[in-house]
Amino acid sequence: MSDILKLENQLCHRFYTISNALTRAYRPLLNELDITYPQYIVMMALWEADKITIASLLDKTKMDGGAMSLILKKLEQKQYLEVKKDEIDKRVRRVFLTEKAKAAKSKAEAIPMQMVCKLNGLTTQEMLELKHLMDKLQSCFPDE
Amino acid sequence: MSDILKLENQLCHRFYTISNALTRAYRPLLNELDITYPQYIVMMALWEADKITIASLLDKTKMDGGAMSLILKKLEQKQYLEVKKDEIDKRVRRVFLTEKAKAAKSKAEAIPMQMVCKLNGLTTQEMLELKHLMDKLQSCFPDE
DNA sequence: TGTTATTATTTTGCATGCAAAGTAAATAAT
DNA sequence: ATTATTTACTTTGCATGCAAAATAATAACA
Repeated sequence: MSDILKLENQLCHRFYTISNALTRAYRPLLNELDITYPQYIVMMALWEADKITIASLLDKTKMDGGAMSLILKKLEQKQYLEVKKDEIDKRVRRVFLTEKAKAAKSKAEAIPMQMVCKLNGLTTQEMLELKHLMDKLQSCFPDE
Repeated sequence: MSDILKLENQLCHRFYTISNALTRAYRPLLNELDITYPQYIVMMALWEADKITIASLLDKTKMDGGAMSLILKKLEQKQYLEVKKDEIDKRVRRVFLTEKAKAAKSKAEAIPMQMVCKLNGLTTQEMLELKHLMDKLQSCFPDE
């Protein structure tokens, strides 16, 4: 009779559900840029810090290394970036934004506001509180 | 110079990061049952309501229909359930838990507490507040 | 009744996410 | 200097997540 396993009592199922819903919600907004949500995460990391190493990109985005390899290839095909070997340490590869990517940044800057509009059930205060709690939750995980 | 696109300002990137971290954190806990996190979600839904239709299962879990088809096959292979055509409406299929699945429920009941222990950076109050805010956020999405 | 529309579910093709294995290059150790 | 180890990535195999197309069966309608 216990409710321990009920889905509505699981914090984790909420994360599962909302995270997937957000990815779906981004799709139409990212359509113009012709990229997926994970690809958008990589672009945001690069707009913030160009010419960084893949290791650094993995650290910023907290993405999977294997997935990153594929995503970088896709974004390279789409002419958003180039990956070049580091001259000093040839194990290291660095990611460089193209002019197309730099130009796309201004278009991308409209996206966060459009997303916030979709989430208009929450007040600004609640958004901040949510971010705060999630940062606290994030610190529960070792891989950080 | 705007910070609009910075990753640390994105609510969505937090969801992405934490949701993935949670799935990873579940793995060792689900190891004994030999199921993945999405499969665990399906099992939770079924422990709550056995013999339900696939449509109802999709509604409860908010999972993708295509993914559900595969997951049900996997769980059937693992002898956790059976899927049978509804006698009245032959389009409908219903999912039935096996004895093995019913027996596994008591093992599974230990899992939520183990997960809460991993998330000990948050107080019970903060957990509740987080759930509350996430329910409010969930209601922002049409597909509900 | 025959035809069309709708419903329930599966299949398909592409894009990750994850763990583990594999590779190449730089470091450390002997 | 040579071998062993570590580091930075990529590749591989499996399990989803997503949208769109395909199926099958029931319901609606002319």
